[in-house]
Amino acid sequence: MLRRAFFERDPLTCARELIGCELLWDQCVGMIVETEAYNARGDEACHCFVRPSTRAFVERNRAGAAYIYFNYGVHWMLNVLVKGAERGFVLIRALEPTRGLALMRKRRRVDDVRQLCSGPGKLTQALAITRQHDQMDLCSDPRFCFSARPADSKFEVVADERIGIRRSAELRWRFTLRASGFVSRPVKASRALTC
DNA sequence: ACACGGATACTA
DNA sequence: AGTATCCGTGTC
Repeated sequence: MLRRAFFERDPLTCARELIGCELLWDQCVGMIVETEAYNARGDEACHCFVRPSTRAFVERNRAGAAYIYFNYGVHWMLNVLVKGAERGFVLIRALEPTRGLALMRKRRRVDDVRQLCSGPGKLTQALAITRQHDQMDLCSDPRFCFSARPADSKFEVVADERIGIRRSAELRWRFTLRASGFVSRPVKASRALTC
C-alpha cells in the first residue's frame, strides 16, 4: 500500500509515478496506465482556479484524500489530493483491469476488456465510485488504496497534453504507460515526451 | 458530428 | 431564477 508520504510531493511527480501502480477498490483491481496532474496554483484548468469549494477541500484534507466530483451531468471523476511544495490533484484516467473483471463487465455492461476502464468516467462506473467516496483517505484502508509498482519492473512513461480542457491546454501534464492499449485516447505522438 | 444532463459559481 | 461552464461517453 502506498504510504501518505508518496502523496506529499508535487502533482507532476505523483502523476508520473502513479503510472504502473495498482488501484485497489474493494473486489476490483487495475493497473494505472493514464493520469493527469493539476496544480492548485498557476494552473487554470484546475478546479481551484474557479471553485472556492475546491480550494477549501485542499485546505481541509490531507494528502492521499479522494477528490470526487460529477462532470458533464453524467460521470464521476476520481482524483487524489497531493501536497508537496506544489499542491493539487492527480486525475486517474485509465486502468488496465487485473482483478474483478466480471464485476466490472456487469457494471459497465460491456464485454471488451479495453472498454472497461479506458477513461475517467468509465473506470468510476466499473469500480462503482461515487460521491460517497469523496474525502475518503486512500492511505489507510487496504481495500481502498494504491499499491506500489513491482520493484523489479521498468515502466516507460510518456507525457503529452491533457485531454478535454481549454485553459492551460498547452501543458503536457498527461502521463501514460508507453504502448498501453488501455488508455482513453491515443498519445499525440507529435507532442509526446518520454520521461 | 451531436445528444446527454447535473453541480458549481457567477449575474440580477 | 437564470445562465455559462465543465478534467466525458455512447451513439449517430
